[in-house]
Amino acid sequence: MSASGGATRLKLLEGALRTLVEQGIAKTSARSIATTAGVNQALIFYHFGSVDELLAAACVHGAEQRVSRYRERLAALDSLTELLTFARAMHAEERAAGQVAVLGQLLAAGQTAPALAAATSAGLALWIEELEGVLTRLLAATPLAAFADPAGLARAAAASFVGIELYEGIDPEGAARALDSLEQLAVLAQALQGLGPLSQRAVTHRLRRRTRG
Amino acid sequence: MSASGGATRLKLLEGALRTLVEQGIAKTSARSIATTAGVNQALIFYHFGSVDELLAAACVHGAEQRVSRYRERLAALDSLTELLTFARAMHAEERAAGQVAVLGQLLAAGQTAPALAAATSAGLALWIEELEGVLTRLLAATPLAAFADPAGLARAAAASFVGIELYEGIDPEGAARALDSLEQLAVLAQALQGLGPLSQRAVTHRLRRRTRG
DNA sequence: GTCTATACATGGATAGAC
DNA sequence: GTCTATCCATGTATAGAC
Repeated sequence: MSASGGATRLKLLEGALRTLVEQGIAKTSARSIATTAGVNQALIFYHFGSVDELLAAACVHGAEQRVSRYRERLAALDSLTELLTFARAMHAEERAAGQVAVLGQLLAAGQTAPALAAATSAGLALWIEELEGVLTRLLAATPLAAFADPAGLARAAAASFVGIELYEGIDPEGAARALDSLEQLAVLAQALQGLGPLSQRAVTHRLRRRTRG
Repeated sequence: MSASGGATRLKLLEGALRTLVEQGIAKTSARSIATTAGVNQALIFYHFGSVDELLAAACVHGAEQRVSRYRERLAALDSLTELLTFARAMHAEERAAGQVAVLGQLLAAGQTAPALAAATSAGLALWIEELEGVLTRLLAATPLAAFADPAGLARAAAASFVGIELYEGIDPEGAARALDSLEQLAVLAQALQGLGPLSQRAVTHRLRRRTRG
């Protein structure tokens, strides 16, 4: 890959992401991407073979870029409460950058395009992996540790995150209200962590019994 | 609207939904819808003016159909635990019917098409409205009643539901794991409801303090 | 209300010159 | 590796006959 070739590839990857954000999957085409990227349309097929393959590569490229951005900050978190506060800040950043929107567009497209499905799954997996690590660490300090599945929760959270982001695109006020309500629920986690030993044991006991039932 | 005219309109509405499910928004066009519906392509423009207007009408039409299907069953629920169990059953039914997939496709398309955004918001609102009513009723019996916002939670749940459904389309195993983990969290609600009065009061007290902080 | 035919735009993809 | 030119499929939308 020559220097200029690498540059064009990169322009196309970034152009594909920007086009998905600005015009949506429905209007993302070889021509629209090429225009956004400022390169010749035929180069998409030279470098990536097809539009879908470019989108697939762009998805993973974008996810890598964004996830690495948060790695350090996630490692510094000390409680579920902090994680929830951080999630809202991250949401705002990702909304501005448009990366979650990209996942939403590709998630929709992937429903009926296997090649895109695989790439989107890989992109989302990068987020999930990161989140799973943090959840494993933070849940250990709560009564939830006994029965919660960090891997499952990380997947649920990531998918929900994308869903809420898509919702925000069509109803910003509703999405804000949704996020507020989740933040309020955070006090539940806080309360569980802050309970006196006796009450906490009662809760834990109760939780244990229920999981066996 | 004549009888046959109404019949064609209906064929187009149902055809639009089926096309969205089977081919995704990217391959949903006047021609593909007309083929699915078994009617002439030009009739889309006669009855709805444009493809997007047909999609908008179909979204609301589909949501009305599906939501009314659950109204009675939702009214019969007696606890948050039951609601969560029911949610999983509903998820399976909607996945089979493809209605949540439709919302996902239109949610993605709506990000950059204001007319579709409005219709999708209206369709989703039907689900939210129903859910909000149930949540308001069921949360009243828990310590969460003091600070939880049913309207916000209903919005968060609906959006998350769509997100997880989209995720299921690209990673069925991951989605199953996500849903399992949420079901396990349901024991938390169960535990809160089943706590003895003393412990429950401790939790409630704790929660109250946190919301004021 | 429905059909055929058609105009015209956009999109995927390739050939071949440079 | 990049550009121009082009082929052909698909898509939106309309006109006009029935």
